[in-house]
Amino acid sequence: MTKRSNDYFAKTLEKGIKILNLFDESNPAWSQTAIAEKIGMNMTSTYRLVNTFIEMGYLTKDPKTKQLRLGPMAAVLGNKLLSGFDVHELVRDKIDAVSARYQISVEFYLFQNDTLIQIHKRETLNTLTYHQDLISSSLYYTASGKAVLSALDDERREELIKNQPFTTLTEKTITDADSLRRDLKAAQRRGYAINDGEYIKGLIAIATPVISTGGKPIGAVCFTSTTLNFELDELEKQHSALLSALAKELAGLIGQRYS
Amino acid sequence: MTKRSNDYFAKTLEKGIKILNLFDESNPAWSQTAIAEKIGMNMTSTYRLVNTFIEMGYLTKDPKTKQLRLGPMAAVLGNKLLSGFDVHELVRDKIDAVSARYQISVEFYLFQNDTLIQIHKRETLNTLTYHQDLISSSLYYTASGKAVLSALDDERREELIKNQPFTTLTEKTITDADSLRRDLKAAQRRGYAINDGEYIKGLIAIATPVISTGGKPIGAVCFTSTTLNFELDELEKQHSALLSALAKELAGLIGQRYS
DNA sequence: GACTATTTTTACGATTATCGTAAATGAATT
DNA sequence: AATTCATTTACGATAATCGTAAAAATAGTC
Repeated sequence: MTKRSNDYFAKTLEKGIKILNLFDESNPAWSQTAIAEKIGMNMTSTYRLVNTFIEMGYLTKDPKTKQLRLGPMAAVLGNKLLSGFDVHELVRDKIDAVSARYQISVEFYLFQNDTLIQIHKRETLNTLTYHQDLISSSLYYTASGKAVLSALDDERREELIKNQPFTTLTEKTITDADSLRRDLKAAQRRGYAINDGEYIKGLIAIATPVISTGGKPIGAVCFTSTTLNFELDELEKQHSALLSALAKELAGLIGQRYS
Repeated sequence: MTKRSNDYFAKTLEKGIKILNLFDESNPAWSQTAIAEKIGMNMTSTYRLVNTFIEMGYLTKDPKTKQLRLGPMAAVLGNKLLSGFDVHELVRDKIDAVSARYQISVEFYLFQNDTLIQIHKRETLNTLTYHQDLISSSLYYTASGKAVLSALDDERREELIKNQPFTTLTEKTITDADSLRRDLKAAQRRGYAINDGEYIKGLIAIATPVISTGGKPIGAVCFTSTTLNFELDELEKQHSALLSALAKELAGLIGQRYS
């Protein structure tokens, strides 16, 4: 009965971290059952993990309502994680400089576990803004997502294309695999991907992959604007060269750490 | 052999969280052995937990040096934890208002797991400042620590006094249990604890416990200054009433969440 | 470049922590 | 009081983690 635990991977830890991740500004309080449902875990395990967090001070439970909230230790850990993550600092200055100099909103993402993670975002003053999750595994409706897809090898790209939900967000959203494939081909020719109101009406963007020393896409930089300020072709003409240059610089800074 | 796992407490999760907590601004990179030593864990367990974090994107490993650093997911979680922890907002305004109005530096701590955790700190402009860890389990050399100790019941207080390291920090640091006991008695009479350069030369402070609805100390508020600006007795005369009032207000805001 | 010391990774049996059912307790509503 | 829903506890079966030990990779020395 040599049922070897096939991997060096601690599932209990994974589940615990998933629980912590549920809490943020817009979801500061959870019930135990809501957590169990969301993570897909039975009540006993949920109880044990939640209880562990409570005893450690990462969660607090309202004695009456049983609502769970982040505890003080969570704030401490949050501090550490943010200040200890130092790609941030390396990259931030460069991005801020470009944003200030050329009056353009810039976003920088890392690509990890088939997921785009927003690392830094600098907006120009006095412009419309929009909310976006810091993490997204949907790649078909953003310039950055398409930039990364366009730089993957064929096999990986097809794998990810298959997993896109292709939900319609605006009248311009790409809603099928073939259209996406065409769009990605065009991005490869150009050297950058574009977004023409596919995510939010009026929001336009150009994005290019950041390539590791090993030749793989490890992230993306993105310039965003609105059709109130620019037409898409203006944005392309004026800034696409700058975008590529910035991507190369960022690759130089982090290209071997995230190879 | 009913060796019941005595508690609903996930040790694996605890260890994992301890690992994450090692990383911060001043310690951004760790080797696996250093982690194992620091936590007091065998290599295999360390390897499994670290590997779990790597696969989840919370840590990255330099392929050459094997140095471990926080990964992008850590930054995302850090964001969530900080923004999702909302005692912060409840309390911050009150503290900022007092600090601005009376031109005094204010610190607020929660007391959890025998540990003081800095929740908020507002300094007056143009004054000397100092660095302090966000978490401390040493209570004998700060006004806030002594404030909390003074409000504990006798048994708990003795327990904690026994665990103080009594390291000498300045010529005024309290270095033995009996002196501390006398100091705490005085604090109880006064209603607040004082710090007269016991931590840093020239740094003075008064602090008072924040008491939960259940009557237990759940934190402390502290006014700090330097002997360049005030003498300690001036600080006491001018501000001790304000300090107590603030502590009561804060207790009203959070007194039942952290009961 | 061979040798040693150190660190990381893998293998696997022994141990024990976690899972998950089920029942008990508690809180809220009618 | 009865019903419902959520949380907490008990406990046996299961599967994950521990921890020794050996292999592999890396760094340091001569």
